[in-house]
Amino acid sequence: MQKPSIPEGTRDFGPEQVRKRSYIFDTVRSVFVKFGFQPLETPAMENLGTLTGKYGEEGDKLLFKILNNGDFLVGADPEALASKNSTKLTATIAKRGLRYDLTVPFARYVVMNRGTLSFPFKRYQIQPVWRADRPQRGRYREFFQCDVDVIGSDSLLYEAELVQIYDEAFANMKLPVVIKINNRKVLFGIAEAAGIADQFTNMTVAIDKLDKVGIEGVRKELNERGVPDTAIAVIEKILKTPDFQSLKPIFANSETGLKGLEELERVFQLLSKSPLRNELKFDVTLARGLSYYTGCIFEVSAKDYQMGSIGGGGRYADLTGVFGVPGLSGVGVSFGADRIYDVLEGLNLFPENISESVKIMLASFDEPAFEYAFQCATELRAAGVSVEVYPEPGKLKKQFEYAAKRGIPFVAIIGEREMESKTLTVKDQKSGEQWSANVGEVAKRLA
RNA sequence: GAGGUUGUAGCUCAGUCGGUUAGAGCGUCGGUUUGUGGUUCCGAAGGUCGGGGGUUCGAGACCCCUCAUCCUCCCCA
Repeated sequence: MQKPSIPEGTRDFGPEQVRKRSYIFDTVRSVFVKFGFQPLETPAMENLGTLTGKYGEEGDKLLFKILNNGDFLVGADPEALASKNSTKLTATIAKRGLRYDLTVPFARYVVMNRGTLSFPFKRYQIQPVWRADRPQRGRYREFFQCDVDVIGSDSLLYEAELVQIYDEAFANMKLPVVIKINNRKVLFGIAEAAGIADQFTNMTVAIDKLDKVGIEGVRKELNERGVPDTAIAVIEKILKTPDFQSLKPIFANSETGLKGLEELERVFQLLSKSPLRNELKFDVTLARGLSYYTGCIFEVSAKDYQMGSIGGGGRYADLTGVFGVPGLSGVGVSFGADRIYDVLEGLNLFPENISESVKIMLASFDEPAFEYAFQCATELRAAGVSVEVYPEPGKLKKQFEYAAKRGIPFVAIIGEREMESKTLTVKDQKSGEQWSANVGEVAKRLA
């Protein structure tokens, strides 16, 4: 016999969990719809070429590849096979992979359908993604993302609206969050001001860790990554500036840096007259790993709960360019549904009635009563009541226990008396109150 | 990719220095004499101690390998 198991980093979702997850999906979806976004779904697998090279070196390593069907070794590169060069070999034995996020498949879709879409094209997408990461707290190998993106406009209106979407969705879930915003152009401006434009990526990964390792740690990391001391001094000074306005003089010689500041200013200005319920904060250390971001970038974290970011996103000026259609600027954000789930669970923020599935259960004493119950159930359902019949007549104790365990709020008892009077005896499981009525009235009272 | 943690009943875990027939709580099932559950009482079922190898008169415990798990780093949602 074999002990059943599921792959590392994956989970089953029981009835309760699916219901809670749907609550998150429904909440964000209704906000997306309110802002005019349309639904889209794409396949779980993409051609590997679509995925590789979009997420940076680290991202490529975390792609799940799908082994070719049939005799895959026939097409394998013999040299790579002999020399055990996995990277090279993979390219010849796997031509498909599981999607790593929803943004890149979206860009692929837009390019393939550009003739029929009207721009700006706004879509939302709620689907699982897969990453071959090492699982740990708040990190899974299969997890759901809820993405909203708009492509085909570089208007900063959308940056502002995405902030509002984050704000409203989390407010609706009663989850206090901090929305952090930065701009990749600002980060580039820092690199230019420090005279290390060629070490841009090294710099961003180092300063991204500021809140984790402190200024000392950042200094050390920059040093290890070969950034000269003079440049480190400039970076440190910038990290200490309180707001983005005061970066202006420092960026005097960085056209890109100034452009980034201008963009941030515009977003804040648009939002200035529409109050947010959550905190929006400029954070110069926010970097974001995905290499396709070019403008504003966002990240959301829960205020009262220890968890990595529960959402992130940003502006990508030319993601469709790699698919042969340049000049389509896009911006979007993602909600990490599984982490949001963990946070809501940890803070006990799921609504209470979420586990209620069926309104009433019919219990019966004997075979005639059971058959009568079956008829009553049909009538109740016709009246729009969700109802369940206990599968066999008999002892009430058993039937009541089942109803209690399932969290069914009402139980109707059916025996000779009820059949004679053509009524149901209904018990409110919470209060213990009991009343009798005919089927029509019962349906009315439960509605 | 690197480091560590933990694997004993369906679940959460005890199990002393290596010593007889491996325990508890919760859950499950049955009963408490047949029209009322979430409370009490009684009873029962349920274990290849993750798997394989080794040391020993003797291994759940010690050693090696392996698989799984959770956590940390890297990176990320």
